[in-house]
Amino acid sequence: VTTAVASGRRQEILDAAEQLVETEGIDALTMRSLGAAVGMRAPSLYKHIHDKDEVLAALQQRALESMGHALAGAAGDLRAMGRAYRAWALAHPGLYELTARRPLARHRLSEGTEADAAAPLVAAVGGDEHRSRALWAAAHGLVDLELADRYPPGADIDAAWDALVDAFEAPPTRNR
Amino acid sequence: VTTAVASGRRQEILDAAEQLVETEGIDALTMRSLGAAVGMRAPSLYKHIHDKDEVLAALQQRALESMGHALAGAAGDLRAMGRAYRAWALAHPGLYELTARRPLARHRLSEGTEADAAAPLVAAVGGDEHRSRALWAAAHGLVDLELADRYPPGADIDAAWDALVDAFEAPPTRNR
DNA sequence: ACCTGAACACCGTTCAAGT
DNA sequence: ACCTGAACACCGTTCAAGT
Repeated sequence: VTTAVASGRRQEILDAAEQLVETEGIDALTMRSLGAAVGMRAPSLYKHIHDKDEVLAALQQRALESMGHALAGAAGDLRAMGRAYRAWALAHPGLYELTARRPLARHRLSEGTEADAAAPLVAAVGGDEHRSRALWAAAHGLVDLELADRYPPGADIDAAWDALVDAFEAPPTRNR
Repeated sequence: VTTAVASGRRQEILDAAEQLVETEGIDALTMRSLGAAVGMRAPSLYKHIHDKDEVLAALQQRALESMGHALAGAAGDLRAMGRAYRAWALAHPGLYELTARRPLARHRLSEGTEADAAAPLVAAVGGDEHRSRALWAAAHGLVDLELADRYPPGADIDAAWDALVDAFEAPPTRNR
């Protein structure tokens, strides 16, 4: 569990793992393929990393940071943030799946990584924690269904995003 | 690909598969465990079903129907439908994951299964296809994040659902 | 017609052994 | 200190063989 002093070899392994997920998809990341990518056999990997879960957690960390930057670049404009979120996910489907569809290894993430990624969204909906959570979940749901190919053929996904942003741009009513 | 005449043994296998997913989770459904549950070895299963994907597709079909009924029972009231959706998912986490987090084997589903499940939702948002799609995705996202344990500890998930319903109960504005 | 054991090509991981 | 091959307990699936 020691994060170690960035042993060089360890970084190589994580870089190779990220590239495997990006180019071949999440299922292509096996200990044997990862070993081959860095020029060793699978058992040798365990001298540099604890287990496969640690590799996955490291990729989650990287992906959260990358996505956080993409969102921050669109800060303030809800529609632009929606587009940025969707664009990042479609550009990095493997990493998105890793980050959004697996249990977060929260104890392995650096402090604040999660909050940093969410901050621009919270600001954009006026600081309402619950509204921002609902919007975040909705964005996740739209992307998730798209990546899982769950929309009926011919569905107008752009229009669904517009409908979402429209719903959340209206002033927060409490008509309960 | 012939659906066959409900050979009895085939139903037994699907029933056992459903129970395995419900009680032990999705990873506990292996061809070997499934064989054991119906009293045969894994290879013998292939005399009754084509492959594991066919079993999963059959469970998706059953789950979609069950969830559709749950939603129909709350038809008309958006807040009640949200509660029904969430309640169904939390009561059947294994089946929910199967149905909502895996690519739909659409070609294996009975005609109309998907549309039937979605119909009450479309009606509840006044027939707007895009709004209903956004709301459906949002509900999925909220449940998905909850099941994946992705909310920060202590998050008020009820309040997030309320925020979602509030946003979609406001009249559809087009302030673009 | 139905079920079997043996086998194949995979997994993640452990461990004794080599350098 | 680092890497190896062999092995273990798993996967889904195929297939020849038994009844």
